[in-house]
Amino acid sequence: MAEEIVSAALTLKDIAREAGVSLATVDRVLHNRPGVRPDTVRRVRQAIERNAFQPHVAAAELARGRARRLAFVMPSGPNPFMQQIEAYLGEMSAWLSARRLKVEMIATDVFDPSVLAASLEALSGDYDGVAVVALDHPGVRAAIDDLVDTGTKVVTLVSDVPSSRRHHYVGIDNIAAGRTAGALVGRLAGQKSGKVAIVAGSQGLRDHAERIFGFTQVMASEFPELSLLPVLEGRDEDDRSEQLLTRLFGRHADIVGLYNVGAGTQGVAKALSEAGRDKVVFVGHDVTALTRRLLLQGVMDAAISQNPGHEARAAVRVLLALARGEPILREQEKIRIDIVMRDNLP
Amino acid sequence: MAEEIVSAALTLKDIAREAGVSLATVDRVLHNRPGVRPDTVRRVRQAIERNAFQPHVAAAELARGRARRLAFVMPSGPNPFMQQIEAYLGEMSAWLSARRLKVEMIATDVFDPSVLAASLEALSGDYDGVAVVALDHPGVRAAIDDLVDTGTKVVTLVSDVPSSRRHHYVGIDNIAAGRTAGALVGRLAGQKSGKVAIVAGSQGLRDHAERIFGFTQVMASEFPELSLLPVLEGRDEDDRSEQLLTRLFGRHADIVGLYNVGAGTQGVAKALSEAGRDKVVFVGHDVTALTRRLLLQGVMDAAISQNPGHEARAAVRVLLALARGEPILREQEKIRIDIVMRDNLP
DNA sequence: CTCAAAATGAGTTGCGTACCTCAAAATGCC
DNA sequence: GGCATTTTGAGGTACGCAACTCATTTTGAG
Repeated sequence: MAEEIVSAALTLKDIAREAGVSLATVDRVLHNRPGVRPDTVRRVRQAIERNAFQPHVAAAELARGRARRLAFVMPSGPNPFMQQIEAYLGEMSAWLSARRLKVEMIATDVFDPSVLAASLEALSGDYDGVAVVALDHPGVRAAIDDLVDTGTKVVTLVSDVPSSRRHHYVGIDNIAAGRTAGALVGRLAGQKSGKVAIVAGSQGLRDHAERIFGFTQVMASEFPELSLLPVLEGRDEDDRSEQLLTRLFGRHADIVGLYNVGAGTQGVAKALSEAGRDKVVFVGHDVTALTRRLLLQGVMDAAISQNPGHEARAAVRVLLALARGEPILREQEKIRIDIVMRDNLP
Repeated sequence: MAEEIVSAALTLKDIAREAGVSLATVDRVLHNRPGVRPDTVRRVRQAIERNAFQPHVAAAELARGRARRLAFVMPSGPNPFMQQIEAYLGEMSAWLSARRLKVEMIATDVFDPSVLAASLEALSGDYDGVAVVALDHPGVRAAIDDLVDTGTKVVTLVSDVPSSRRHHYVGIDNIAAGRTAGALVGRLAGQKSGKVAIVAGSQGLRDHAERIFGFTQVMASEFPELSLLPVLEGRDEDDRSEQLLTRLFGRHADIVGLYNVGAGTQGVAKALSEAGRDKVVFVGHDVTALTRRLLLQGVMDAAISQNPGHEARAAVRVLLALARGEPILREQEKIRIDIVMRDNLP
């Protein structure tokens, strides 16, 4: 058999022999346990690298006994996007239990820094990994760093805290998302000149601010014939978004494009239809039951989407890989900016 | 601890006790081995379902000893898309070896049914799973079915053979891809009326034919102001595509859109630039080094992409899940139709 | 040189399953 | 009822690693 030559699947025992030490010492090095001379550590590490040794994941998992626990810290309240993430985690339950993984959802007020920080602190030590939809705030950052210090693996989900020492961010580049929205509004509006309205939840939210930044960037540089109206802050609420927009439509007859940065989509759509502005190019975010319907009806022209299922699964996989000390498949875990139009609705 | 109540992580031993049989019998049932009375099988199955028992993946993997072998049967010759798939498999190598998986690439002439069929037959018995870029032909179908009969798990990759008994198809819905291309050309062309050109490799290829079908469908129903020119068959070759297109441009001054269904993109772009048709809306497929450049330059307006990295990984995961008898995460393995424009280039 | 501390070796156990053997029990057939 | 056949039980081994104990050796400080 030619295959046998290729690789005989080394084990820890082989590494021990190679390095001229015992199994116990290899084990100590592998798990960064104390009591090994630096020189010996080096010899063992070399043997591992020389042979490109990879511990057998299955064996390691089986041997460690206790199940791994992961926590998802998510916003409380009825947020459809977050509900989707929960739903996808539910669909994974067989996959999770076959690997003896326990995933717990922890609802909290992620918009209150102190509450969020307290929730995170409370997890300390109990979990192998934590995924958190985080607000970028010093208190939250400190809480994340504390978690990391206790050995818990932390990924930020959807919204990042780049200044923290979180191990990974699972979510999209919101500036690029805004740019994409801008390109779509500009291109789909054709050569027409006119005004473009923007509705956001709040410019204080990091992701919204970044999207607006990207959007204006593209509009300014590539679509000079379109002028931007001041950003409306709808607080992601349907009613408020509708009122603000209706008032705006009353004042401007030549609106050709509309970018809805956050939620409140229902209100935006209502304002559009009641003002009879069917021809306005309407670009928003996320594929939900609502936006799906609006796309099919032709009310919305495109949705920028970050696949929530992918985010949920990526968060789990990344936390698991981190906990196991495996490399992360960056390409796989990267969340792409999906452009969803009627004909490629997932 | 409240958690202990939730689930004590059942093992086969627990199932055996529940069903009132020995471990050996449970094992026989689990692996469909003979020598168990139907009545007993039922009792064991019930115990398994009643407790929602899931075999511990790690333990199973460790116990079976021998590594799993997967084969990827891919077109020979310099196909950038296929090279990308290979590259992504390479990036997974650490992941693969940590799970003691061996993946082999097998290059063959996938466009010759008998050659492809022979290649497939040759794999019989040696592999746990096979991913194949398949031509839809009776001989190929038979070869696939034979493989399936020997217990090998088979997925079709990129191009499907729906009439075969393959376990799964990893690739996009090409009709929907064509529809998406149509919607993009139509929308990006603005309200302008004019003609739209189509360049394909060959209408005999299933995926190309399906894309054209979807494309024409959308154009006819939604953009009546645009008229389609007859499909040019460029055989996915740069030179030929360029010549055909250049001739077409000579005859029609009012071409506003262009859909390149397959490869030969270099030639298409050249024809466009040499004819000075910068304003023609150009939509094609796949993100390669070339199309990336064309998108950035503004020559191409959008690319319909099926993430090759995702396809490679999905094929591996699906084959693995099939071999282990695990459920497939359909949502995860579904290949999405990505719309890639300059600002959301991955 | 002496002694405590640090480093290392040798060994064991257990994780949950696959796969195997052999004997014992149950069953069906004549 | 006796027999062959089928079904079942009991038990063992192996997989590769984690995690531990305990004895032994080496090291460095005084």
